[in-house]
Amino acid sequence: MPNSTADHVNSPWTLAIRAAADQGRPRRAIALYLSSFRSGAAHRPCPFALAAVLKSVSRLPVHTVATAAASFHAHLLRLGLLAHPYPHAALAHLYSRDPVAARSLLDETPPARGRAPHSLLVSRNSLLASLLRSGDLPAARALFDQMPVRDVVSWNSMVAGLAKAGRLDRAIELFDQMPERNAASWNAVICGLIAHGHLTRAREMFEQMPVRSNISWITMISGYAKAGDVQAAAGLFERMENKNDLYAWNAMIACYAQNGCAREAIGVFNRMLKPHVCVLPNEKTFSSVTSACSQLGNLRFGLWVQSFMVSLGIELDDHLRTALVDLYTKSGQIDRAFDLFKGLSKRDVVSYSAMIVGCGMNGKLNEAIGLFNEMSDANILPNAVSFVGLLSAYNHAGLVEEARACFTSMSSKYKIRPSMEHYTIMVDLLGRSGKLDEAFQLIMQMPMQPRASVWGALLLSCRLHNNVELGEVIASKCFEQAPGESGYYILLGNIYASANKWDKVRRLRKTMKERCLSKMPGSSWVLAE
DNA sequence: CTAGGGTTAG
Repeated sequence: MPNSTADHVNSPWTLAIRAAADQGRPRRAIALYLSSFRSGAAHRPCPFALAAVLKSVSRLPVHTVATAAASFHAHLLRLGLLAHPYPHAALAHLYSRDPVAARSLLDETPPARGRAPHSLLVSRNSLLASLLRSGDLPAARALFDQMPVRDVVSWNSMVAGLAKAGRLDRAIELFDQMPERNAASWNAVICGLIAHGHLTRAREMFEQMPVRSNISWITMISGYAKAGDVQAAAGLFERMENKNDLYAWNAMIACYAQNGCAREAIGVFNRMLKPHVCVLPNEKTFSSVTSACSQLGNLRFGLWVQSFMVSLGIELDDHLRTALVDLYTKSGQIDRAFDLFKGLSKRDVVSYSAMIVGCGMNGKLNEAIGLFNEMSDANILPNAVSFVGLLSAYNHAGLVEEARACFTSMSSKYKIRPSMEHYTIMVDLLGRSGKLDEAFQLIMQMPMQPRASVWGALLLSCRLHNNVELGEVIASKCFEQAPGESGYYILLGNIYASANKWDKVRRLRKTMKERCLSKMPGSSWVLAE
């Protein structure tokens, strides 16, 4: 091993340590450094190797990071290498979760004689980012103003921080003052504009910027995705020349999956796997794809996706687990869903709601209530989806009183406005238990225009309880809302048939023929006749 | 050679 002071930068130890760090093997990088140090191979350890080691420390499990950071901090001090810009920056990055720690590191590293004013620039940029992440804009601004040297990264961080905090005017003002701009500068403003609902202005800047990076495209695509503008997102995606970017595919697949275009989501997924594209999916891709399978109820494809996932060695993170919980509960495999749910590293309102909805769908009332209470005990507030699950559990069990109480407390206690879905469940439950008038009243009280399916739930109840008069009224509402849907005609026909009103059945069939509606194969129409 | 701008679940 060479141990002359000039060679140690490119010594085999340094190369091995940096290689391990680059390959994402943090424990190996750290172990290699420790053995190089103990063996005395490097009388003066290489600062670049130390920077790589500190970077590796940041990839260790969170609880071990603080202790490791402190001991390497002391180690650097002892070696007289703390003020070296590279290990210093790596250490600053390690401390950047905690702005106080990052600040004290910089305070204890005073500007030494002969050191260039920019030598700790990267560390200061880290502290700046840390302050901005913690939301301390005044402190960030103060640091920015007193920095001896600022580069484009400092400016970008400041602009991004202001923009994300909604200080768009200040962000743009600063953006205009920048001595030099790169794609990230534009992206920072665009991202802020999108976050605060100025999608059109964001698009204008996007079209105006001189050079767009992939991040620019992806930021715009996901902006349109969140606004529900699938067309605009797809248009941009097709315009992208460099589609060799997993983030772009993930953004487009998520866009479709989140906006109810499950088939298109799977189409894009298939496209990214084609040999001429061949971008390997990750756990984020699979979260969206699993959600799409679940929306389609396509369990066969879902299972294929899962085996593909296993063959790629994809780890199940909490998002992916939650998507799988949803898929499995929809296919009635509630036990597998529960196993996945139990394996979550952290339960939140989304995962709880997925499991509660799954229990509701599968008639597991006690489990649904248990999960709801457990969630409350954990101080996680329920949301609209949690109540969809709970209400459908009560619906399944036919418990009218409990459902009514639940429906009421949703708005009074939890301040959640009932959606169409909640109303549909209540109408279905009230109707099935013979409270047809109450169900009708509830629909009339709805603050939104009832969809055909809400009336349809009540029409089904009219069929169950052979109520011709109300059935006719409800059916006309269904025809109004969904003129092309023959199912409601068939349902009304069944109501007439069960009351032996055959002339009305005949007239209805004639109307259907006139309106070019055919009866569905396998309907009970034939039996009724 | 670091630091800043991007993708996931009900």
